[in-house]
Amino acid sequence: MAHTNVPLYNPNEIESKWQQKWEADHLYESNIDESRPKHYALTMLPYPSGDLHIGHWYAISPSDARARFKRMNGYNVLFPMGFDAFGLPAENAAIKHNIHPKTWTYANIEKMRKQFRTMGAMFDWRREMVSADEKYYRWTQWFFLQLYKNGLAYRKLSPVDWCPHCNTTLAREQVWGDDRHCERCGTPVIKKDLTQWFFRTTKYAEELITYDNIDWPERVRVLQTNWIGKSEGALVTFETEVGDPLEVFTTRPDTLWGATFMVLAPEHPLVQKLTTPEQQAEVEQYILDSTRQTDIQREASDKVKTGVFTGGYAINPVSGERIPVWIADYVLMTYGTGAIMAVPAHDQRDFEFARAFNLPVKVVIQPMGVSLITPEDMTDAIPASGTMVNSGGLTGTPGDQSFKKALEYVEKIGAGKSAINYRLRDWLISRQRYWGTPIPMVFCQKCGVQPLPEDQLPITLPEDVEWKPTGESPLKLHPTWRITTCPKCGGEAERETDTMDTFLCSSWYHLGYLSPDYDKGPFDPKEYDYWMPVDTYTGGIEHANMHLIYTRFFHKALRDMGITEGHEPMLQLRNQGMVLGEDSEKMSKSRGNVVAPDNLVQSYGADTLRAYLMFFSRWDMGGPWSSGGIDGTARWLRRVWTVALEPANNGVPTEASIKVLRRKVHQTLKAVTNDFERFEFNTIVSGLMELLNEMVRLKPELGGSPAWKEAVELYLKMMAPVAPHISEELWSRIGKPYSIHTQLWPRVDEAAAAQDEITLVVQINGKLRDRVTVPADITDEEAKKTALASASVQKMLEGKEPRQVIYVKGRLVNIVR
RNA sequence: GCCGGAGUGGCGGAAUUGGCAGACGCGCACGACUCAAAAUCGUGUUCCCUCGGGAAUGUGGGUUCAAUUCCCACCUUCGGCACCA
Repeated sequence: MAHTNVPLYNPNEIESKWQQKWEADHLYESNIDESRPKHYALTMLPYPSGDLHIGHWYAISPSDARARFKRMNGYNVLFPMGFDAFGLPAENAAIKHNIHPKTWTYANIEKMRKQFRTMGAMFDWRREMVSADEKYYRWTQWFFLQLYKNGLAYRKLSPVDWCPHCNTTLAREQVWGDDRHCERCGTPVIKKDLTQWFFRTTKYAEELITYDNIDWPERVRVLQTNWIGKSEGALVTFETEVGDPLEVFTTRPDTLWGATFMVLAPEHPLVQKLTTPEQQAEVEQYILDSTRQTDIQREASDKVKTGVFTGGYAINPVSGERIPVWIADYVLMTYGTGAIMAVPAHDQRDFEFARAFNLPVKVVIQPMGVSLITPEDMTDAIPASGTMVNSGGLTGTPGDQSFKKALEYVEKIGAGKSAINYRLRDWLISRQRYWGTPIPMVFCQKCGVQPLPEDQLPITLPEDVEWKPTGESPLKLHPTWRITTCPKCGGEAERETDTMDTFLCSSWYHLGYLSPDYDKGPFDPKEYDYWMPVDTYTGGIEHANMHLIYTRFFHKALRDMGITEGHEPMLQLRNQGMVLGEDSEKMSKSRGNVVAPDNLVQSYGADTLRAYLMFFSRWDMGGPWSSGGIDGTARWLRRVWTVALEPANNGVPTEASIKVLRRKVHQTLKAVTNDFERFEFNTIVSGLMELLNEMVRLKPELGGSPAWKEAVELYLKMMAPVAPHISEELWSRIGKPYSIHTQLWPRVDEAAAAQDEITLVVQINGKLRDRVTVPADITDEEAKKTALASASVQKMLEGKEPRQVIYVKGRLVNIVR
């Protein structure tokens, strides 16, 4: 292809030119417009680390492409961007470089705004929100007060997870992995007894595992459901000889007859009372030992069972047997009631404990097809599925009814009731850090804990603090800030010096974008009514059990307070994967495999980078970066440039070629439209590449025809969401009115896309033998006849009659020999 | 241990409902252009082959006229949960 007459494609020049023009023309500002359907496209906001990395581009530019696609389809699209600006790295920078967290954060934001502009995304920057702005965190504090007033925020003393490196407590969700490490810094956490603020997420446990009317990936729903961990069972009460009843949670009330002892967590409140004087010393020693252990030691499942007899006894409510009460650290105070009934015959843990301490084992479930086993012969617990045995009046109850029958019986005798337990804990939101939203509460000697009145918000974070790496929050060491007056009695009071988990900021930022400058409430109700809920939310899967649970909780809590409407904040969720280094490892500075988008924009242009990120993998999968791969995408855009601008030959178009071109164009349009709807970005680009190949083949003949012009116009429109700059430039160069991004998405010409001739695949016994071209409207009979007439079929059949001939309309004929 | 995802050429990946496996791109080979190289353009590119074909989507079975797709068992790998009663 000669291109002497074609100007050079200079991405840097045209990209900055259009970015400036779009901004000057307010092209991407989103305002309420009742005449158009709205589409709220949201992508998870970044932390202002100071550098927009390739992962940000991977997450955001395809989301932008889809938002642009929606816009071209007639939607009034809101696609905002902001910064999750509170958090620990700012404080670390302060300590390390002696720079104020605020200075550091806002300088980073400024840099990232500039980097963002090179992406050519359709952000409406007027709606930008920064969570560390006073005008924003004022409302984060306001939400805290609403939760407090509605009993959803409370303070309690409990053993909590503490990260010794970050010097703060963490929520249960922020402790990860086998070694129970801090989600941010990887340091193993320790337990501390502290009084902290919690949000009552557990109140919404049941609702959080229902996903009605939302289109969220199965994967996320499974992760959340597992995290919340619902168990259905019963609460059963055992009377004790000291008078206080012991309540246990069990998922197997049908094994109650086999409960031969009980085990309490060492921290259980009834331990002292149950312990007999003879056992006192041993019990106390055990409690001391187990509290000294870390969670990791204590919760290691391969650990040999330890425990101590309290000397106390309880009565099995169904068998009337007198059973001993033990304490052991394999029972956790944090789940259920902190006490269990032990059924050693059918629970492996209880079995191991019984064997270790010579406690009785009683089989009460007889599995099908297994001969009766005596407890003495058992080496492991036996499966608890089968017919009930040794269970008084319920003996003989089949396995599929045992749960129900046993529960009914327990309820009848007044020993228990059905109950549901969740693994989910309340959200611990206190952080012993400076750079976060201050909690708007005070402590008064006289009146206790008091919320500050709403008209005193925001409680401003003081800036004149001293940086000492003491592990204490600078707020605690501030000479004056913590001293205030009690809103109730007017006497001297002290402020809460802990700040809020930054996940609070991100629990409502989708509302913050609606009206960042509104000051009569957290958001302008008019904007809320028009834009909410979020139609499409995109971001990383790693937030499944953190942000995505918190924000759903927040929304439901606000709904119950009458602040928001509907049951879910985000209707559709899609997750992108992760871009890895060329070595297939996670990108990190220490590995030296980091790909810097700024350099790529410099050498290839934003359009190429955007297109490559969409092309190289399935978006939800991610994968390793390839420096050679991006060259292919760069080549594609240069080829589009040349094909669109190179003068046409004086070819003589034939009807047949016009038909071929228009068919390919409209088939591609159909496929690309579909792929955009389904977030299948890689096949959007490959489909466009394929169409381009066809256009290159046909250009010598069709270059000057109306069909060619249509092809180029539709091509640019289809490409516009993916590569917004080059398509705008070419659109203008072929003499079309500004802007391509306000054009409507083209309609598929179904007649043009239709095949009038099809290639039928001819198979013998499922193996490809021939292809025949036939009219698309061929009858079944004709199709079979044509296939059978094929020379290779005749040869293979050797004159014999086929046993069966199967015709799949428009696709193939399979001849069974 | 439990739950979920993935496994397709040298590489990234494609394949609406079970219906032509390998689209598109990278890489590679050859050719054109060039003094030459780069760029660009063209042709080829799953493997084996006796050039008729044969084999192939992690492995082994099954269902079916037909399986990357559905079913069963297993292997590898990634993620989550885990003494949760």
